[in-house]
Amino acid sequence: MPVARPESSGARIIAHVDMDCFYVQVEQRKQPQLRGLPTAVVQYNEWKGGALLAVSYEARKYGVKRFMRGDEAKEVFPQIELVQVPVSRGKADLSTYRNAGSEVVSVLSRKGRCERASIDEVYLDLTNAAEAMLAEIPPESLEAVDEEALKSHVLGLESKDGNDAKATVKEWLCRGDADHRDKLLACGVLIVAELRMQVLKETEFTCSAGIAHNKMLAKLASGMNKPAQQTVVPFSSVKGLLDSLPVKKMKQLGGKLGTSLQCELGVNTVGDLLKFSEDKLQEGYGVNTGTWLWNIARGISGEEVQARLLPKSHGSGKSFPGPCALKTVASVQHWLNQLCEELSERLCSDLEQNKRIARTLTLHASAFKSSDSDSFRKFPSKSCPLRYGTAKMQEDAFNLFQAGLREYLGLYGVKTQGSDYNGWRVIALSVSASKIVPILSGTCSIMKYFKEDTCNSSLKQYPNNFIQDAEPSSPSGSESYSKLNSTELQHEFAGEAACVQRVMDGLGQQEVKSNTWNEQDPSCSTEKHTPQSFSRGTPQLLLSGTESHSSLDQNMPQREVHWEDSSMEHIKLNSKQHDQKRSALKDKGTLSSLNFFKSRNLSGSSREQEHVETTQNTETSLALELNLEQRLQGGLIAQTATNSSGCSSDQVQQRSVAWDYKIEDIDPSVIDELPKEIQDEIRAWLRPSKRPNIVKRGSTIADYFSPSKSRLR
DNA sequence: CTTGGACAGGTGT
DNA sequence: TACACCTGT
Repeated sequence: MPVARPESSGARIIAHVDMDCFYVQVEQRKQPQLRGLPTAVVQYNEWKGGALLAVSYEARKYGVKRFMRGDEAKEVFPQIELVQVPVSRGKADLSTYRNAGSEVVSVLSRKGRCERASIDEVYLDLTNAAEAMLAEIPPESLEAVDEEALKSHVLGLESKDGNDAKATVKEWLCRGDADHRDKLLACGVLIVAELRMQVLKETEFTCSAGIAHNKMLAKLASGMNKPAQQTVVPFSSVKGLLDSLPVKKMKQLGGKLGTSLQCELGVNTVGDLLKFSEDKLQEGYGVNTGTWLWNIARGISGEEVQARLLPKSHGSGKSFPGPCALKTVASVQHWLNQLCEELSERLCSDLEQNKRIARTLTLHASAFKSSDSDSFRKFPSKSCPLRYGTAKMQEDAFNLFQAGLREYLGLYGVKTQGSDYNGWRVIALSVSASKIVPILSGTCSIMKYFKEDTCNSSLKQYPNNFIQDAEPSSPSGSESYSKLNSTELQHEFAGEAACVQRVMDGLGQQEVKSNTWNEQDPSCSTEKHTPQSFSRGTPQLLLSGTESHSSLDQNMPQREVHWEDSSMEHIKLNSKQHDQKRSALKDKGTLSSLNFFKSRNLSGSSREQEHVETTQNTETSLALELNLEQRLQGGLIAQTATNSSGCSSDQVQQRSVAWDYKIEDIDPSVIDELPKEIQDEIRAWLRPSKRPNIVKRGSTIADYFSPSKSRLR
């Protein structure tokens, strides 16, 4: 439920930037011959041509809509270009879009506080920049205004007869007698126009934007004129806007809450909400939501732009609709392994690029009983402490699944034995990693040590010297049988950490972890599937790790590991591209979005696909390092949590307190495995009286991108 | 918009 | 905290 936040005192300038049909643009950049053509991005195309995820504006003109199937789109407009979402490990892989989103963020975060709201949306708090501009070079002092800014839409501003729209906008932007808030908005308009041009130059993506005094209004405005345009909401036009705005269009009211307003209160537009007192709304919807509703009816929303450039969690999931539903343990385990592989890879990238680790692994699943269409669909989600290393994640995910399964089936009194789930079908699986925290600064030296020592391969291969005992029998076999609930997993984790050698063993296992499985048809084109195609192989339920190494492993697609898209690299990359394009475009003056590509073509420059190969950590070294890191931080954070009696302001203090108490929780054997200089460093941390290196890192990404800090000692 | 899927974020308990 | 549920693209 939404919660009301108090509106801050002074006027803020907030922008919402929304990429235009983002996936399409990413694919068009990759294949420039698609530019300007009616294009859509589909994922999976075996069944009815796949689902459309994004549709170019050219294609929308011909009636192609999101949520159509590929076949449907072809019927509506046969010439449409359909591009498929990349697939790895048999599932959609959105990483190219995530990375492209990071490129955009790296540009947009330059002028103010920046919040990455989704893969293709960003909020900016430009209050300071706007105030600075107003103080130094107020719009009224300008003789020429940026072309892109002149194309802005000003809500509530009618174009005067005989005057073209740009002249009217210019007059509004440069009014000397405007309200102070409108003057700040005018500055916001200029800043956002420039940022959008910068995004275009550096990423080749167009975007639309809304500029207003709060997030809610900015978000509303960004969608009003697309693509490649921006809309500003002057304070004076807020009431007019909301009066006629259907409640369902408002963020947070698109679902059940909005329906309830319509049905229970007869509210059709946001303006209709004005008729209800705050008390009345609180009566119906609770204190928080009631106040929130009362506020938004008046265009009030105090929600701050959070300084966050990175996601708070990572997830990997897949659904198995209709005939694709999973029936066997082996198939569930196979797909969990795939999902964990992807998740593990993304976590490793996050660690290297952003120096963060995730602390919680969560498994979600959905299931139904084939004989009963009305049966439960929800499977309890389960979580446990996250252990780095693909094999460990796979093991833990499977144990979580089994824990959930047991609870789930227990409610039905169903015995869990035999080769399948007694008529139950798994229709969705996902694993996610959350509670992502920055690693301690001192660990950078450890990172550096392992990087220098072991990171000589960009392929994910395990150096022989680290795989000392890759025996096939695994702790996930009979041992895991007894670890069926997350509580036990936690105890195992917190109490008796594995030694370094064991980490290595664990990593070795992932090569033999994959089981015999079936139902692996990634295309889900299973209308033709015969029942026996699902019933080959009958692994024992709850015995996960003991099957012999399946020869199918060799038939699996090669893992594609694209490392070139780190945010950090993009910052370097972008500045390089920026320079190149600056020179390519120099003397052309300000370019509007519409002219941009034309100008580029005229200048003959085409985007070079620049790939930055970065030296990568092997997973082995990461796991070793994280084993240490987690054992250090594990005790630390647990203690911090129990100690935090109300005051959470000074984490540094809390951490040092935590150290005092939890030193004994750190397994000394880990430290002994490390080289002498690292040992010394860690022991220095362990002496709170000296504790020279316990420094809380800043929480913004800028801190991690700072070379002096990320490479320190 | 009912019949998507793969995410991500948030709140309530 | 763990988990259910809601909302968005």
